[in-house]
Amino acid sequence: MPKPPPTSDRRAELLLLAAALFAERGYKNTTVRDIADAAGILSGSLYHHFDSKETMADEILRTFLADLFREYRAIVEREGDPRRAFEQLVHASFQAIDNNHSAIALYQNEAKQLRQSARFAYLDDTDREFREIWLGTLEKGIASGAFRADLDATMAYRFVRDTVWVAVRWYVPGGKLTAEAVSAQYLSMILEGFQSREE
Amino acid sequence: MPKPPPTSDRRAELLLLAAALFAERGYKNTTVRDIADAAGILSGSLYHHFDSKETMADEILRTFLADLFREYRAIVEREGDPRRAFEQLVHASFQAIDNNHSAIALYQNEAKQLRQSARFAYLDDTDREFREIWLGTLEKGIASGAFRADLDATMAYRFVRDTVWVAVRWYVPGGKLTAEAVSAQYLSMILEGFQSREE
Amino acid sequence: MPKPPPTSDRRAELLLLAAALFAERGYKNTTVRDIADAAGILSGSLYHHFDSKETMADEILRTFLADLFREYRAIVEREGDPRRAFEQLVHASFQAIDNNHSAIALYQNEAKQLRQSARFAYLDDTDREFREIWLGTLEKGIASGAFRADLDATMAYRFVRDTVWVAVRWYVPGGKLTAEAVSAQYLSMILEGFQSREE
Amino acid sequence: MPKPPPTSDRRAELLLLAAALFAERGYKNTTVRDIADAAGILSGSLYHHFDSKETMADEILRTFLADLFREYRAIVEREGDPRRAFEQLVHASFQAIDNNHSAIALYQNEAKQLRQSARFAYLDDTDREFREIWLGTLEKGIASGAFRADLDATMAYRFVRDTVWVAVRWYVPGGKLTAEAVSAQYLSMILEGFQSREE
DNA sequence: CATGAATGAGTCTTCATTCAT
DNA sequence: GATGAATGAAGACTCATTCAT
Repeated sequence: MPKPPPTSDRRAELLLLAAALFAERGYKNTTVRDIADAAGILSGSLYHHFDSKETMADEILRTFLADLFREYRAIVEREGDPRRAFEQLVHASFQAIDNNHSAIALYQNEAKQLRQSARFAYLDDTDREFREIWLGTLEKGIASGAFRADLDATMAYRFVRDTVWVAVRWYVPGGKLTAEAVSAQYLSMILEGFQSREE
Repeated sequence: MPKPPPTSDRRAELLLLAAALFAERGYKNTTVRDIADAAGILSGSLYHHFDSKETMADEILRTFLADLFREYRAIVEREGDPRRAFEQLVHASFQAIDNNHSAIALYQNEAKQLRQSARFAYLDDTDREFREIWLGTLEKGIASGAFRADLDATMAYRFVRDTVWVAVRWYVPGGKLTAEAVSAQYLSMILEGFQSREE
Repeated sequence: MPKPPPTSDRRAELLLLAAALFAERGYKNTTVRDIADAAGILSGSLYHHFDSKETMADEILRTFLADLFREYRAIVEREGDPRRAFEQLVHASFQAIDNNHSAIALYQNEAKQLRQSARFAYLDDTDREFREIWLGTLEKGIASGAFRADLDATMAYRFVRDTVWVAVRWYVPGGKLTAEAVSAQYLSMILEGFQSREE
Repeated sequence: MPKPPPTSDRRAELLLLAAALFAERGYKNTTVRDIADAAGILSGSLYHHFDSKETMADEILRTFLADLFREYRAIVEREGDPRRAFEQLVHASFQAIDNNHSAIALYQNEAKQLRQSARFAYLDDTDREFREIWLGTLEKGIASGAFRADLDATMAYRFVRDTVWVAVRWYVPGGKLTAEAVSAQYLSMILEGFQSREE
């Protein structure tokens, strides 16, 4: 009989279950007991690992955001060309949807409510940095001539942000459509538009 | 002393309050007492008008959806040109965000959970018709040459759908930005793309 | 268009409806609104006729009990022969089940609970008189040699009381079995017993 | 310091309390808090053991009915002589009133209402088997000449059924009158009748 | 680490009753 | 007499959390 895995693994395992449930049913609709049931333990036992339901959500979000921003920052630091930076941001985002599906769904669906609690105030910072990265890239692209000069950068930022992240609602990790493919399609639509070029 | 409004107005009034709260705090996070408080009555008194919290959400959604589809259908029936139909659909959608902000927020944020209950099964039909209208218009546009031949219609449909509706999260009815203006900007971005035309 | 009937008739009408519902669903399970619905009015409107739900039950019971005891007293006063008095009491009781079915059901099923409220304290007097009448008749019958000398009068009293009144649970007024017929059968069983006479 | 009883005992303990209250005050009149108070815990804590008030009633009834029918079946299978079978059925019934007083009171008083809910539909089966056992025994007794040939078996069945069970209303377990004694008295009355034998 | 029992605050809902119109 | 809106008290049930074992 193999020994149970060390503590920290168990935590991660539980967080994965929790994230999946939060994503699927919503944070409020997921009870601590749901999570415990999924883990095959009693609800009270969860409190040996986490001191509250909020803590679980917190940890899920922090982990995901740390990962995402590490990537984002690497991209904008490494990539001088705004158009290519943009493409890589989009790509990294869809990759994240693929890898951290539950966490992103949680973020998308619950951030607004969670943010109201002091504990999640850091989500405001997150938004700010998020905005800086994307908006900065778009503005550089406009300045460099890569993007249309008449583009309203703020509006474009919202547009892209929403478009990319909302995909978490329909994208199925491990499904037929790879993150790669979706990313390419999105870029093509966003960059070139729907309209056929009348030459 | 102004006369109190007739009966049915009271219902509508309460639904408006409920919708605003559902939109702001989420369905689950809004208590029946929150709604009653907002209306200045006791929570039990709400049950004089509605037989459950669910009924309120139901009525809010049905009313909004009926309105929206009336418009959508009128557009696709009236407008032969797919490009113009598309523009009008986008326009009507932003107009709806302006007029029915709370209901749309409720729909966007809670439909997934509500749909699980038999009572809201009709949301599946709604989705189907929604898809038919938008996808049909996009496909006609591709066929007519208005839209790029290499456009993946299904993907484009998702793209537009998400893009348009998610705007409910940041659009402020009665704010500086009119629905008209946002609609125009969106169309410009979607149709022409971000990329500057290299002529 | 005929005028609506005068007040007191309306009261009686409402009491009939209430009694039927109390009997069918139980007192606690019948809401004031159920009664109002049955009468085709709103629940608040009932309070023009009765000042409480309790009042309705009270009135139903009092009316029935007054009727019943009027008959009971007449029988024991009129009829000298205990055996014939007994038969007439049984008969009158089944007749009452036929005529006041709802009221008796209410009495049978709810008296125990209602009695706890001071308002229904008179039910204790009722029981006492009830007991005197039946037990008296049985004892006279034993003394006169009409009933078995070794009969435990108290036990016999309980036996008859229960036997007769519980019939309200299955007796259907206006059904195939008349009160007359049931009464005769009961008497035959009670008086002669199940056992075949081994002569 | 005595150890607290094992788990399943706690359930049984709570059911006993609940049954007593249901029997005493009626199902509807007994609040979940009443039960919890009687157990010295908070009302919400009851839900650790039972998932609803209905479940408690259900479990109480099922347990009692299973016990009773086990006995009934044993009697009719074992005892060939209808007269003796009849006596034993009566005896077992009064014994049950002694042992399961609360459950029987609950059954007597609330079955009619509970039966309306699908959850308690099995009570119809119970009634059917109940009827088969008693009616069968009576009919065999009539055929064998043990009971009067002119006895209306169906009516006699109702008569006995009601007579026996209604005793739950006045029989006090542990009182002066033993189940044994009551049973004997009842049998004497039912079998021989009130009437003195005119030899 | 986990169990099982319990807490306590809160949620939706019910319902008898009141009252201005 | 009746309506329609509301009250207020209570009821069943939920759930995050605690804690002795």
